[in-house]
Amino acid sequence: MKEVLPQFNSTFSIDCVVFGFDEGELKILLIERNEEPFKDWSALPGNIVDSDESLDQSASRILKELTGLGDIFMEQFYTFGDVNRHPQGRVISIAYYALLRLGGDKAVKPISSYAKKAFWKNVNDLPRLAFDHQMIFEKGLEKIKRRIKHQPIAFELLPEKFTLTQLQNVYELILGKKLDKRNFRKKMLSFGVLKELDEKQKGVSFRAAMLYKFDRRKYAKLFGKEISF
Amino acid sequence: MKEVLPQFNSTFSIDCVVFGFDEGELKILLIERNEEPFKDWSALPGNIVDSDESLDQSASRILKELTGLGDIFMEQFYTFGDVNRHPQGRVISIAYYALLRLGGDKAVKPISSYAKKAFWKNVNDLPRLAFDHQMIFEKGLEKIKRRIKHQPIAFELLPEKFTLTQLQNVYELILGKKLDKRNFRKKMLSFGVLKELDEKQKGVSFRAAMLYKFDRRKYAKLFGKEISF
DNA sequence: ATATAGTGTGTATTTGTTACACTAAGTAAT
DNA sequence: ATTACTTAGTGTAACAAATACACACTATAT
Repeated sequence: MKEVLPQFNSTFSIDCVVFGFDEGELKILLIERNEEPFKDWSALPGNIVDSDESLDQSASRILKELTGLGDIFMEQFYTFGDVNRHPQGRVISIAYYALLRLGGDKAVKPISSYAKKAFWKNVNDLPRLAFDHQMIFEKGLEKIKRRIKHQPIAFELLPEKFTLTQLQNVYELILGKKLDKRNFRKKMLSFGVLKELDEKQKGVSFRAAMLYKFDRRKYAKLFGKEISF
Repeated sequence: MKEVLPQFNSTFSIDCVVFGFDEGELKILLIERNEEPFKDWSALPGNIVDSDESLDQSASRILKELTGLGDIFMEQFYTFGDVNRHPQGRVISIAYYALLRLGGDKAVKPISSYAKKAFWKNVNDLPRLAFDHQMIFEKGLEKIKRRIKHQPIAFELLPEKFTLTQLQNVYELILGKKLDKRNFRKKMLSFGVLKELDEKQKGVSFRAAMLYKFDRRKYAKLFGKEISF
């Protein structure tokens, strides 16, 4: 404990809305809190920002601690700062969303002291969340809905090789509506950022679909030309 | 001074990118600092968030102190939190942009202690700015560029009654490119959110243009249907 | 009356969006 | 081998939106 200027009596935390695509469902990562306030409640993963890390670094760290994964697509989307959002003092929260490739079965770790466990939950079936985390989640979902219409972030949720149908599913889940298969393919392929591989889906009990890869190089060139659905 | 938890050794401020449209130019509001650090430098208007105000309230207060105006269109757009962005400690900054109607000659007040004066400056001719304010400005400009393409925020920069040419000018300045007059009008009018008045421009030495008003009621109905330029 | 400066209007072309239904390929069961 | 099943993959016509483009009108000043 040390003396500080009175105006320094405040702190800031990061909260993450981590989206994952699993078994045809759009899910987010939640933790069960092991500390007061809101002990035993579900909450978004988050933590206090350390004094020697930037906001982006802090967000990466939190996700790394929770999933063991680095190099994850993350973006800051809003800062929540209502006076009473935290019962123990003035804590504002800088919110990030992240898109995670599941599937390679990167196990989510039960972590550090403040959380008992971490788990995935369908976005349409969330429990009551601690603090103002419901609001943070909603704003995060709204943001990626908007984002996916203009930039191809959907790839971040899929494994490296994917089928067009899988990609379409991701779009449909995020946008919350059905898309026409032919129109979707026509448009998606017309952007020229997908590379068709010489490889087909395996282990399915029906006609196997072609696999595609996202071509980051071509995308980088095309950046600025916006995409819309 | 009182004792606080060690992690509370940090604070947060608001910085505002305040856009104004004046004499055919797009300008932002700057202050000249009267305090260390960066004494005598130009900077974006900003201040420490009080312990009993939300972020939005704080942003409004700062603008009110500076301009005497309330009810200004403002929106939070990003939070800047690099470790060393403030030389005297860990200070993150929540950035807002604001759009201001000039013209009724709402004088900008030289204000409180931390600023010697406030002044407008063309966005294409900015001085060197304190802290990371150049970056904040750039991100703010980028945001309103994106925003204006989808929602009709341009009205916020104009007086209540305006001509279509004035509106087009605002779009051109923000987007940084010329637009076709006929196409602009066609599109703008097709949204149905402009009301033509029975009134013409006065005091010009050429054919006077019709005046229009923005119809907030109709706009509210239409919200969700996005606009694009 | 004339020069000037900005207002206001229409159409054709191209581009993008939507709606819509069948055949092809592979697997599994018999 | 045949059949049933399930998903993959494909084209076109109708419609809507975006773009490119040029001239006559009106108010004022001299």
